Amino acid sequence: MIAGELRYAYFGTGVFAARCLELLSEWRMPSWVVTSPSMASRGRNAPVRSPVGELFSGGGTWSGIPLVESANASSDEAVLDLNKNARVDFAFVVDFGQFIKEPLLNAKGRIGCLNIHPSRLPCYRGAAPIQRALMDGAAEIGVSVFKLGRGMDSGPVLLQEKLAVGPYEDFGSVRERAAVLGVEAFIRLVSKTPVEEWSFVPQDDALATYAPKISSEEERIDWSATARAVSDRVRALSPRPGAWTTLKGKRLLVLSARPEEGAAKDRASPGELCLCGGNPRVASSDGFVELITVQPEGKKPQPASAWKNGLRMRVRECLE
RNA sequence: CGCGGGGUGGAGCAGUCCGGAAGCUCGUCGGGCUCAUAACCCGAAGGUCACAGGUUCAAAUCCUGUCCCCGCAA
Repeated sequence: MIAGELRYAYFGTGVFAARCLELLSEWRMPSWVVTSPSMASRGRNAPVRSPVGELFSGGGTWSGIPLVESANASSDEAVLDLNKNARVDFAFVVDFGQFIKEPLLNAKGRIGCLNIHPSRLPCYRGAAPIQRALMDGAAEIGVSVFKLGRGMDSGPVLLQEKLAVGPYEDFGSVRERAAVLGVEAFIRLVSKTPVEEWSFVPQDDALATYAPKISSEEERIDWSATARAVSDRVRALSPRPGAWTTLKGKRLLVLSARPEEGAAKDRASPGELCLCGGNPRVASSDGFVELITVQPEGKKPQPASAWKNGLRMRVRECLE
């Protein structure tokens, strides 16, 4: 029996986690927060905090909330200390990047650890559900709130929502909408239904599919794929980390691209760059892909047309 | 002190090694040609070459220091 206002701890690291936390905090502030530690940074610049840690940099309402940066939360003394002494009714573990083990996983007297996962479980379990779904060209994804169990993303589901995805929508946009949808659904539930009446529905493991983290090689564009596949990959990885290709040995991130409308008029081999007209176009196996936003190595993102203007190119070039 | 790229009119870039009058592709504004145009032609505006010192008759360019942006790797 949970008495009084629900209190929760929050474990999260990435952008999705930060956004969900931000939205949850409009409902209620977390009692304490754990995030993965700052990642090594470039050169002599100051270390970069995780997106969740970054929320605390602004101060404001966050300044009073305990924050622990830990690479191994389940055995970190500061975390265990909070877990023991700062009472909460449940924990959210969202986009955290670490497995949660005992004693955090099933602390007694608690509801458990809830996860907001941007897929319709049991599909796309794992680290990169939205990206994988977009790469697969999915027209609809979902958001699930479930209780952490033993296997990865395999616990019983508390609620689930569907989310239609636009044909040119990118990862960043879907992620944002998924966070809003998931958190709003949770808040709706928690404000209508007493905790005792929450029902958790087991997943059907036989139907499970997996969405593992995306490797650097998978971020590379294969121009011999179809125009649709190329653009799906581009939007699945935009705005970060970005799909990439190379021109004359230098890396070029492609942040926005579309399959060209209509039938291909010109013949070109995959990867060939065509600079006539407005935006530059690149040949794929079945037509051209129009580049819309690109980011050359060492530069900022820029409109592909601007990139084209700066290219001093007379001969035909190929992206690889 | 992980490796590396970059800061040049509003945008994207050349020029820097080998100091010697600010250039290219666009954009903007004006004019022309067109039934018409994002096409073409003519013209114009717009830059303390990131900042600060130094060398020099002369610095975007060479030397020293600083600030800022970004890719890779983690």
